[in-house]
Amino acid sequence: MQNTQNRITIKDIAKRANVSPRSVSLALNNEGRLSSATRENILKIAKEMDYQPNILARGLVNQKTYMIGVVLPYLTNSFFTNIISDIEERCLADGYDILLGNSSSTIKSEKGSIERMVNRRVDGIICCPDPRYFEFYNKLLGTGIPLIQIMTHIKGIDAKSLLVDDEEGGFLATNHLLELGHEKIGFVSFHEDYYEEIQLRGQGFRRALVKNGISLDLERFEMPSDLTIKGGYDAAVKLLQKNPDITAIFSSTDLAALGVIEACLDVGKRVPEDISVVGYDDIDFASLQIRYPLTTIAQPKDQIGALAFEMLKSLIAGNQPESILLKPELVVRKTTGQK
Amino acid sequence: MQNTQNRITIKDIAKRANVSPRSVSLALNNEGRLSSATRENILKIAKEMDYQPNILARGLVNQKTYMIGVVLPYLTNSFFTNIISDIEERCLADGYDILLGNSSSTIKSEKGSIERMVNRRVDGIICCPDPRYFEFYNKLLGTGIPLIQIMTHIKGIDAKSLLVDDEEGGFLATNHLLELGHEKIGFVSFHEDYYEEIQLRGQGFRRALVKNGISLDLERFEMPSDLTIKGGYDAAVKLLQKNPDITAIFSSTDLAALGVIEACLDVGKRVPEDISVVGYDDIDFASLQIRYPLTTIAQPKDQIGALAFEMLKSLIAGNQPESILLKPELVVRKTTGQK
DNA sequence: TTGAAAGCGGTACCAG
DNA sequence: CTGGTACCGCTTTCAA
Repeated sequence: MQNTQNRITIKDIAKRANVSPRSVSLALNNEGRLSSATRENILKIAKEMDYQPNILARGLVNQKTYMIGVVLPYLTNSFFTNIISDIEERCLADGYDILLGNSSSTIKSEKGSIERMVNRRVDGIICCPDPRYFEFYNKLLGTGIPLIQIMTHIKGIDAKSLLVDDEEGGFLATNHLLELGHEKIGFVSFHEDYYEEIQLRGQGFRRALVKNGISLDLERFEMPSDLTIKGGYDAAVKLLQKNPDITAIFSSTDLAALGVIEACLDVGKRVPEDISVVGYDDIDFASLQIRYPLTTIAQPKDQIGALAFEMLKSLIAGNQPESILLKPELVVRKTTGQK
Repeated sequence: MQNTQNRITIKDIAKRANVSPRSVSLALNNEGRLSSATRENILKIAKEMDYQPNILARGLVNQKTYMIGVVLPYLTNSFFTNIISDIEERCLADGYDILLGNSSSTIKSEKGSIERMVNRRVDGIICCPDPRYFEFYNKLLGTGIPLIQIMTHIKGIDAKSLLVDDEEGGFLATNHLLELGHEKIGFVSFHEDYYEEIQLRGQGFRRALVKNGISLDLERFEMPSDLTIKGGYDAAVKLLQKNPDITAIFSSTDLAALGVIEACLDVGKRVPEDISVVGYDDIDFASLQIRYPLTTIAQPKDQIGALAFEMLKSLIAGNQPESILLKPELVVRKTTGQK
């Protein structure tokens, strides 16, 4: 490693090896036709001088940066960091690096993050777009930058997506409860409607009910919430007030499910003996709960990162990867039981 | 936003504005002496053409990339992602971006991550170095790259550090237990000795005992573990077997504390009525535990990210920031109680 | 097989 | 106050 201010360049090597910079470049990249003698000599000298290529300069001429932008919300949410971690692993194997963007930062928005990445000439972007930014993304895609949307997607936009079947997840969760004999099932939904994915969880819930011939007054059994812990708590309290005969609650997120359980316990119900609770996402602490490891719908998080990167790589290479819809899975732990 | 393959450069603007590229550069960077007429004209045209600067090219000539490398272990650990998130926020405000590196990736090591960042010419690095890599970091620092070590540090190396006083943390935790009347206190330590920080937690533990005139047979009350949940569980089981009269356990990490609590519950002890448990770190799910929100030592995580970035920025600017030692704090929740 | 030179998109120096 | 031009470090086209 040479001094930061005074780095070895291919010119230095060229001088030492008595060849042109071009030959050095060829040797280093193992390209072109060079006599193996000169090639080996160059390589030896490069090694001796501890040459480190300047990726910037290379990127400038190649119009490639070997960086990809990853813009996900809630960087502090273990679910997304799991994904980033997986993307990173795949990246490294291919010589890519990750430029990080947090779409829920307080300073700059998702749009700001993406614009910065574009200015940095990242080779592609993996993001979890806010469905309300249709115009922005539409324009962005017009520039031709490879982009994969994961977990959420914007309808009608020209970008491939990697999604998980949330309708199926909602169905699985509800079906599990029905199989345990529950019929009066509360549902904690999201109070906004722009995230189609979250809405789909509710559709799955309803489909399971219909399929099993259960008819619930959804006005009473569905409770909107902001899906935070506190939101889940409040929603559960209201549900239980309205319907004291509820024996199970399906929450649209694990976070809210935590609040649901607390609320149940606080009003003197035992979980799962008196009331069963199912979450959604399978974030870390769902399984790490000490006495209440959460039954939940698991996102296939081990696949998401790797697949997203593969799709992006394929896009970058000029191919047209297909959109993918992954299947979620029911993970039965300790918060659900026979009615 | 123009097409990816066909971007607007300052030359294009120069042509349209009938000025030299240099003037465009000056106008765009709000520098130098330009007649405000030309400046405004240039700016107007740039806006019309939706000019986006090529940060790569700028970096090449300025020898600055406005990127910093952040290399932390356990990207999936909420504690570190909190820090990254904070660093990112500060970065954005200053026009920096983050190049991500995970030192516990399975493919490339901490060293590999750092080398990549150096090749990318990041302006500086924030990392949590593995103390066993003295040689590597020593050499790295010889190149003059600005580097701040956080949370852990390598002794005798020429790099400023941002640490938290782990000895004090260990003391606080133990003192809390002593004040509650506990005297037979188990301690779950780390089974390796290269992390000085973790060792210091033990020193704080011992200092608190000494200060309060308690003498424990440390051979019996200290139990090494790998500090995972399972490790904590096993350690607690052994501690309780050896010392059935234990009424409190201090665990070197929250993760292990989770295992400790599970073990206690499994052998029929109530927490905190029969046995008090203190963790260390205050990771997310310490507070998110449903019936056992963990009493723990909180790292001042809100400060770490921002301070680390400030230190690095100062280093990059050529100053010599002082190393900082932050104070941890005791957070009393529900897993500790009067003896 | 190899060298010279141009150029990627900016910035900075030096004239004018 | 402004324009020409060299240059950052690398790749690539074109000749030799």
